[in-house]
Amino acid sequence: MGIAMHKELHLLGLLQSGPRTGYQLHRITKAHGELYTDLKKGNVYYLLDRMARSGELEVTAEAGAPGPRRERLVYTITESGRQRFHELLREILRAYDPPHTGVEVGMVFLPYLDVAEATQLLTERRRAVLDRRAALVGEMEPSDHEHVSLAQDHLLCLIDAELSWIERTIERLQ
Amino acid sequence: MGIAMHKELHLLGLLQSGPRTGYQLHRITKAHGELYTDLKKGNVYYLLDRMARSGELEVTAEAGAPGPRRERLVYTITESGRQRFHELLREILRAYDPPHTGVEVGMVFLPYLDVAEATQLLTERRRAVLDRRAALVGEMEPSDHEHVSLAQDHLLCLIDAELSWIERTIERLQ
DNA sequence: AAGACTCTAGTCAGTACTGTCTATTGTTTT
DNA sequence: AAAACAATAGACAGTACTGACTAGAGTCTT
Repeated sequence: MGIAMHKELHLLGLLQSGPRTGYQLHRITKAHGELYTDLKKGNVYYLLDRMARSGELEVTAEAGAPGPRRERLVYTITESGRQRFHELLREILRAYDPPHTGVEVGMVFLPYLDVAEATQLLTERRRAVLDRRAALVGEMEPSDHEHVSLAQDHLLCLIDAELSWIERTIERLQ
Repeated sequence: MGIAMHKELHLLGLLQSGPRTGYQLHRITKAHGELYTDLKKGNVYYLLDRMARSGELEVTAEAGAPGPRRERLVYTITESGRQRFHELLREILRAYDPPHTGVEVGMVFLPYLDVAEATQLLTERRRAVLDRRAALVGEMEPSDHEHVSLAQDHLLCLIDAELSWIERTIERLQ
């Protein structure tokens, strides 16, 4: 299985509620905000093409229905695609890979900076995390479906862990 | 800046304490265990070559000093490489990108499973996390240098956050 | 001492992904 | 109504990364 199964799962999941074009999928993804900030546009087209070749999706060319557009490609999920969706869903929920954020590497080389600068940098980091947190919380409407908020809750959880780690670490540096 | 600056930082950091070959760097990386589980061997060689081309490293061919081996390539950090190291170190400590673990995507599509199976899968996930935690803690010798344990502490922090999230979520599903 | 197996030290073909570019239509400004 | 700008829709060149393979040297087995 590829390293980024969740991207495939995401696209298959969206296609379960009806055929879509690549651009529509891209917009939906962007609209989700802080969730799904990986998965760029170019990658969407790449993955759709790959899934079509492997039989999980069917492609049909649609000549500009909603106005005189140029031809667009519409993707429809197949039975084999639905099976793959379920496989991926189970696999992703079951397995755990610790995230590699890169800050661990930074911490290892912390002695190359003096304490004042290190503290300064971690304080800036704290600010960045708080900004992300605010953005995420701003998106969390209580009107949303329960499961979407469960997903956002996971992100929030990791962000809060990061935050408290930063604060503990700044203190330890003194 | 590339998406995986921390890999470059890691290699530059190791080369600060003397010239090394690609294979040596690979072994050191593996020996670090749960830290650095990204960065595979092939990628090490790729990155070294790239950094050499951009002037951060110097390459010298060494004809089998410790025995009749075939020629090995030895990489030495340059002044420009040291500057880059400091830039990367600062940038990585300062900036924050929320990790994309993929489980959020899984949570969004949780309604496609019945509650019993979802609970089962999350329980298996809990087990996987506990295993990783044990592996990491097993590596954390108190004899280690302070800053290395700071790095491991970050990972541990995220793992514990994941763990408590899983437990909360399993309860919520009832 | 022949065979099997591991460790060293990479190479490379192919996959996954990004950023930038193009071209058309729709909307807003002046 | 012309100019300027945003949104739609995707292509594609190039970068980053992986996994499988090669091949010689050392070690262990029977």
